[in-house]
Amino acid sequence: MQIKELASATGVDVETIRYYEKQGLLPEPARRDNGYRDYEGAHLERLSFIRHCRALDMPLADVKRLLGFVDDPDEHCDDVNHLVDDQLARVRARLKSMRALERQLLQLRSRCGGAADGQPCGILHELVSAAHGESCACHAGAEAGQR
Amino acid sequence: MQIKELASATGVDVETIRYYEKQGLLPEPARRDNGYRDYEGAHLERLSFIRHCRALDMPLADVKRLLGFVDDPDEHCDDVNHLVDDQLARVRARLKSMRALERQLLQLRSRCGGAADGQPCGILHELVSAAHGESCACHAGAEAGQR
DNA sequence: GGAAACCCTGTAGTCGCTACAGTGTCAACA
DNA sequence: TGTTGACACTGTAGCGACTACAGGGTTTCC
Repeated sequence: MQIKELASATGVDVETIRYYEKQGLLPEPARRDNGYRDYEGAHLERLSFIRHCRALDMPLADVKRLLGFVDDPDEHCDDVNHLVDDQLARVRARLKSMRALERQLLQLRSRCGGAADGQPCGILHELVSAAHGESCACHAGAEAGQR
Repeated sequence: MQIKELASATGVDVETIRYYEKQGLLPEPARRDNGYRDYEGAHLERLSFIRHCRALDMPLADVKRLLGFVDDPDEHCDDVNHLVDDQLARVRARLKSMRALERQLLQLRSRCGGAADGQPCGILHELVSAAHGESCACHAGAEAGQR
């Protein structure tokens, strides 16, 4: 299987496949006489596995560890659970801060009076006020937990 | 005002302040004889403005545009609204995909049977199954919209 | 024989910082 | 006066996970 076929079979970009190989996530395939990579079923499986983990937004380092667990037939339930729990915690933390962000943006958005009354844009006014240290509608009380 | 003072007044890292200057978000301050940067009130305001926008997770390019609107006294309500709306849309899209992610991770997490019955870890099994193209619990139906 | 589509390697760019390395300056204290 | 420590400066490299080239070779099809 050429790299393009693997790419379209998995939905992973050709450049990304080579990148995964360079990062040690995907084993180096055999090469044809012309130097082209020649993939087999195992590569497709492994790449699907990676893609699946990435769809869960796991960092590549974690995916690499998981792959190690897959290769090694020992028991690793605790490790795997821990890894998934960590990921869940990360996702939840980001969810929380994104919800706060949404609220803040909505409040900011509502500040625009349309400038029909000759006043400057309420949104800019709000942001400038905030810069003056005045309390602002969008950040009243709640701080968005940033990354 | 030295850079350290500006940093502690705004809560922005010293290196980040220099970075903003290099990126053209913060105007170059006057220099003392020894070459040290010498900031004034206007810099503090502008930096607070930037920080506020960043707390709303706006990309620096957008912050730069907003600063342009602030400097220019013309009417820009539509542009500003558009910018904020875009940001809101981005945040909402990510919220949606993160919620899906949370669901998927929870389902995956529930697959672990503890391996007490001699079976391999259910989580790994699930991920490997997915790699085989079988339907998986965690991704049944729903695709997480990735960035 | 020529064009299009594929393949290769290697490097640089993305974003928003962050962390150095290597050097200079200043204030306080012994 | 010497020394320590905190601050300042510039410039470059690193992070993560790709993405986009540049500059070349190969294969396939008309």
